[in-house]
Amino acid sequence: MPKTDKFSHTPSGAAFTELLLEVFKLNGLLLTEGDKLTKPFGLTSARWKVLGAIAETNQPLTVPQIGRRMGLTRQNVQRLVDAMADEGSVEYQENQDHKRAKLICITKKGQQQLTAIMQKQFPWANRCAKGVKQSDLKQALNVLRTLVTHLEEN
Amino acid sequence: MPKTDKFSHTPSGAAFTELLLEVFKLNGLLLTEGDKLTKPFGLTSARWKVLGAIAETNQPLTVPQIGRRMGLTRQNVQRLVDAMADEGSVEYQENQDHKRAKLICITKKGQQQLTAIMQKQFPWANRCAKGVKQSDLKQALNVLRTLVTHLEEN
DNA sequence: ATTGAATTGAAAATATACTAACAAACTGGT
DNA sequence: ACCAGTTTGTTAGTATATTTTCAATTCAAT
Repeated sequence: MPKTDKFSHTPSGAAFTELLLEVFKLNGLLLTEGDKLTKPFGLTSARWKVLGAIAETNQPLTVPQIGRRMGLTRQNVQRLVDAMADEGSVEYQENQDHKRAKLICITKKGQQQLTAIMQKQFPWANRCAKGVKQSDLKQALNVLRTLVTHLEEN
Repeated sequence: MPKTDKFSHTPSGAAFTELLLEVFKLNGLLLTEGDKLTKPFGLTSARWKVLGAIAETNQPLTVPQIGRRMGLTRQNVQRLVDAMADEGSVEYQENQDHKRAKLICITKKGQQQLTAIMQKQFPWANRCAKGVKQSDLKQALNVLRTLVTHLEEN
């Protein structure tokens, strides 16, 4: 049982720190790839994430709800949603439960964009995952989820 | 042996895609934590990374070298380094091997900032890593490194 | 030596994302 | 019904990061 040393890294603390640096790098690479993937359809990684969050839930969401699902601030999501509404990918819908917090829906155009992107994302994701064992990917996913949960609680 | 399906996710492709989303979330949380950690010393996550890259190598680096190590563009690193030079955390040093590409050194002030931050980062990292088995952290690290390598090659 | 390719610095435009602050709307307890 | 606390919309300011473009420098091959 490793102690929580205040003056140096425990072995786990060192591994965690190395993991951080790799998360930063991977994040940058994934955003760049996502931008390339979505650009032909007039979207970006960030806007794709908004469509994905709504589509995954299969029902309209408020701006703060989207933010919480993606781990982003509501202010940032609001900016993205406003731009996407201007471009016709999403639209606002009155919310009977809350006068201010309108619901965000995907338009037909947004659905078409999302579908087209998925057609490119499928083979890309399958290619990326190819050299790695599925069980390893799932375990890495579990580790990251645990860390996210811990950090969200703090 | 899973095929590389072009029309849907393979099980590995699906796991990879889930992993992506978690990387995005974790990246955001880590940057926020890093900002809090470094703020008392007049730094940010991004600037801390610059100091870390130079300190880790134990020798002055050029701006593009720092960028390559961190997975950032040289233009972005240049902006950070210029600001940090103004603030006295780093300084430029003539490079005999290249008239334009000056070397970036950590100043005494930068070194003090880095040391002070480490003193806070140690217990924080140890605390974050506590609930996770060291072997799991290392395996997750390996998976992420593999993915980064694949994506860097593309 | 010379030339073509790659690297670097510099500047600008754009996108992403956070914090802070304030008012409007909602929620729950009394 | 009322009040305090929370959530949401909005705006503003700042930091991070990429792409693009052009000129200066370096490198490598001939």
